[in-house]
Amino acid sequence: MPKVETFDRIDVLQKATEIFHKKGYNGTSMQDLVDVTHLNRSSIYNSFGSKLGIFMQVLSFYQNAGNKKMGTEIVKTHNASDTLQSIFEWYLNDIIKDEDRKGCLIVNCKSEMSNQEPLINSFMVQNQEQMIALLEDVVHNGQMEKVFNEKQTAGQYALYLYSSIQGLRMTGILNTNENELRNLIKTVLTVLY
Amino acid sequence: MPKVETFDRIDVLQKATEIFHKKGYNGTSMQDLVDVTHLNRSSIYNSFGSKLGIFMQVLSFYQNAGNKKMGTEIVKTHNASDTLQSIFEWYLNDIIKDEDRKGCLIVNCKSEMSNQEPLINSFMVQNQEQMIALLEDVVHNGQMEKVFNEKQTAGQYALYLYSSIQGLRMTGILNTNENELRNLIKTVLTVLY
DNA sequence: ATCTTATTGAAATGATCGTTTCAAAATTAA
DNA sequence: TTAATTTTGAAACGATCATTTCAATAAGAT
Repeated sequence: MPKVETFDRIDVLQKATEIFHKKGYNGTSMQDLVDVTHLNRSSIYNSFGSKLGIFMQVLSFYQNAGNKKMGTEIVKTHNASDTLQSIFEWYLNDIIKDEDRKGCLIVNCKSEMSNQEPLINSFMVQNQEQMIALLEDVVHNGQMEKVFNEKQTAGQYALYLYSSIQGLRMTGILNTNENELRNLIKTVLTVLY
Repeated sequence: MPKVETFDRIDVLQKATEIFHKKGYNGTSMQDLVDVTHLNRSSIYNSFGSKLGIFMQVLSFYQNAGNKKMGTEIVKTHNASDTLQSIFEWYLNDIIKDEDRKGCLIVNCKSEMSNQEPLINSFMVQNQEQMIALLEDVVHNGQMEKVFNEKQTAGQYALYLYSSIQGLRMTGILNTNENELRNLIKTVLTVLY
């Protein structure tokens, strides 16, 4: 059997995620990745195949990390209303704590590459479906609990919330006022009650 | 007196806008610009200074073209409710008619560069202020007409609408269903009534 | 201990990046 | 028609791009 990978894959993906998030896909060079990961060029190619290859793994890493962290917040809630609140609260916190105001890696990537790169497009379609399915589930529960209205179907509200989240992430790039953002969220959620 | 510019500046900016819109700032090369504008490399530098220079002019061109076209729709309306409807209808149409699903050049640029390039950041701040001022004015009128509620101030609703528009533009990149988008808009506007 | 196989390190690949150079061409005021 | 001035065209700039090459290194299996 051969020599085995010596580097910490999680750590490398973490560093790669940071630089891609900060500079975007086209703005990040292979040299940037070599610098921040402290991996050799050939090790990156050997382990990830290509720049697009490592970026796809970065996207999944970012998505999974977000899901996991948001999930731990969600499980603390006990009704649909609180769940939705905590989802938006998580996004708000993610915006506030990022002093670089980079926005969401996935939203940024969608606008940069979705219309150009089939692999990215597929990822984005899957991401949207997953997000909307989650939101639809929450809304549906809230409607069963009679705390959300039924003027629109859960699916329709899910698309509205998904779109609102993307808007929130874009707005958070320039607007740093926590109170304004919190009020924005409140306004968004008003529709459901 | 010297020789004067021979090329059509509007036409050049139009072509440059198309390629920047399709490929993004970092994805567009000077060679791309030479190819699509049919201008010589040195003519571009002589007239626009740099890649960032021509891009800044492209951003303004895109912004002005949008304002103008949306303006002609707005003047046809006679109350705040119709005005807001026609604004969103304009964005919907802009999404539907773009078979490349590129999204909004300004939103895309904001996510790609706002955190990296001061000139871009300034443009985006100005763009946001302009957009919000316009929306605030419309909402304020609607509130005076008693057709919009006053649960939130016009300024608060303006930020909500601005955020919703960005969300709509991001959603429109992947979602091509006109009915779903129209329903999304309807849901967004529900808040005001 | 040796064989096998994969990961490394360092250098080099050709292509493309944004920008500059400079002489030739072109235009208008005098 | 000439002088003044700027735009053009074509080539070249050094730097950087993503990717490849290949010998040296390292480690589990026999």
